[in-house]
Amino acid sequence: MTNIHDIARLSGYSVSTVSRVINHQKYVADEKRAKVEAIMRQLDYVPNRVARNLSNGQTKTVGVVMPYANHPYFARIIDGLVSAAFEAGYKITLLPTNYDLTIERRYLDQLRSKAYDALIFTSRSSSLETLERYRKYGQIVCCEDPGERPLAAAYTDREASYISALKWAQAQGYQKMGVVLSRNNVISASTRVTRSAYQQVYGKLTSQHLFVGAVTYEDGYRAGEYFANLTPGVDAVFTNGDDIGAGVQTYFTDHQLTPPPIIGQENLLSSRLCQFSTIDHHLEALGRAAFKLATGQTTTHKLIKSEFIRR
Amino acid sequence: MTNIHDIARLSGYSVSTVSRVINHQKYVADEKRAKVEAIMRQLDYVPNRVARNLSNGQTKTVGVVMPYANHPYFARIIDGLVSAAFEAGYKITLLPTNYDLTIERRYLDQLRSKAYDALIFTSRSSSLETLERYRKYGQIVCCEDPGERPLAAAYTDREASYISALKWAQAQGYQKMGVVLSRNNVISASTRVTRSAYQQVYGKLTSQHLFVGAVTYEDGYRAGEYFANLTPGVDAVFTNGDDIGAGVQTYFTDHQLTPPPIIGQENLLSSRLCQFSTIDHHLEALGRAAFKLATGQTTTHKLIKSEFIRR
DNA sequence: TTAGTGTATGAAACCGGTCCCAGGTCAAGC
DNA sequence: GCTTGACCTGGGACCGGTTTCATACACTAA
Repeated sequence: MTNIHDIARLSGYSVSTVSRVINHQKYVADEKRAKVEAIMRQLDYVPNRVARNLSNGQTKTVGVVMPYANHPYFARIIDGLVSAAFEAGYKITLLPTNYDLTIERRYLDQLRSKAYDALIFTSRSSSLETLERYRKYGQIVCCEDPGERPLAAAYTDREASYISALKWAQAQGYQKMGVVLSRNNVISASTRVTRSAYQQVYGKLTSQHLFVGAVTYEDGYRAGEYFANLTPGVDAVFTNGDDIGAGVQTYFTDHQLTPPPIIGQENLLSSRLCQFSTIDHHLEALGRAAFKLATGQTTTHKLIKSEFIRR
Repeated sequence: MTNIHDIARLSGYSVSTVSRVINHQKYVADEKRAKVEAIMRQLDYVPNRVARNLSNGQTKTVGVVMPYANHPYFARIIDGLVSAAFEAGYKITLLPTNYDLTIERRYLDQLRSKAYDALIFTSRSSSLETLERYRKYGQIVCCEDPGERPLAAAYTDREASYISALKWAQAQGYQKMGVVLSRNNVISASTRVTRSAYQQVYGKLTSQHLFVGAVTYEDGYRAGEYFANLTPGVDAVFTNGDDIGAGVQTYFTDHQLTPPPIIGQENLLSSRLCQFSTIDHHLEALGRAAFKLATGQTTTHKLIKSEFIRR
């Protein structure tokens, strides 16, 4: 592999001069610049990215921590992230965790080892305290409201949108609202917020009205089965995602039952095809905002407005 | 930032010894090993990834070139890619191109500059010859049949599955098959193969029966409008994706027309909800295979069987 | 006793860049 | 004539690791 020293030797100039040519800096005589450029072309030379990164102390790379990539929720965030990163000349590296704390920790240590300039947690299992502790090794952005904690964050106003959706349903006359969640976990922002919003509109969420463990359409189908066989039943279902809502609805129609009105999330194709209401969290915008926070130095919060779409 | 020299100085041993401890190599006395480890812990030291990458001459990173991330086709491939990379201790960097040749070339030059160990083209605008030319800078994998060209490749047997789907439709009595494509482009493998399969089953594909430029559900809806207003019309539609097929179907039902049978691709939720046939290309498997080829040195081909799902 | 082998260690070259600093030329301004 | 500042150039430290090689010691087999 040819390196900058080869170019220097062959051109007869110093490494410094070659470096100046590479970086289009001032103070290089025109004829030397031309000669160096000619030799670089001739030898098919390209400066080594890794060496530059080492010298510059940055990688122009942002790591994105997520449980898995094949879920529309994360896919949409990633989409926004990748676009914003591209425009800024940064690269996005995908870091799957499958909600494993040990793996999350590994990524935090990679931040420590300067493998990334920043880390974005689209979801997390670690505590916010842990993230803060690693803050000194690089920027860290989370995708939820960190409250008083001093972490950069991009998040949606879930609670407001949940409340308005639930209030709307209540006003329509639906008094027995079932709820579908992915994880029943204190650390999951979505779970916390759903519970809180439900509490404020419908009162305490009983375990009867709750189905936990839904991530996919199939899970939603099982949730549909659960609610269809529940007595007393529910008259509407609030789900943690459109695909899951579609599963709920399909269970009912598959069994010649009238499906309850469903409220989904993310405004995916499935809620359009199944014609139920949904909450669009504008996740691309969330991703873009998260990236901007990752490359800025500040500890700022960025709130993305969610939108309740009635159908 | 504390580095390996600090550890060496503070422990009283040499950099080599510290390096041996870091890398769990033999030939370090137990007490020295213990002392070095203690000091590393005490100083909160982690070796710098970039420096190691420079020294080792590899990054354990694979770049994935794709037009955009927010499309189910690429999302599914990426999913397989990320899983396989994770298991192998590699990282995946997403490289969006929006089909721009200049941007593709930029990524190829980044391969040249050792930013990645390998590059996977899930789709491409550059010619295969161009990819081959860059082959000497690192492994390059494409996701289509490269024919006689000596490139590593993971791809699905599109043609066989298209033919069997079309023959099935023909046997069902559908003689006027409409086709929806994304790009009418020689370089697009999917376009070439669709045309070829159509030719073999239905004969020449006339421009009447073809709608080009569909990527999203909305595009599919417009394709539906096109076919609904076509005289003489079509009696079935072969689409380049389930979401697009769902768009076609929805246009018909929205306008109180009986939708033609539709053949989709990818086996997404939309084809299940709309109950039409589809071809599952097992894209996760494709992604996994592509990753394995990227880290292997060989120029091999891996064929993933596509599956026609009748509904 | 001696040659041979396994273990342990550090000096220094190397990976491939960036950049600070010292030193030199030359023309303009006083 | 002298100072000043803009322009140009190269040496070498530095980023933070890995690895080769020379050396030394302990122990065993001939």
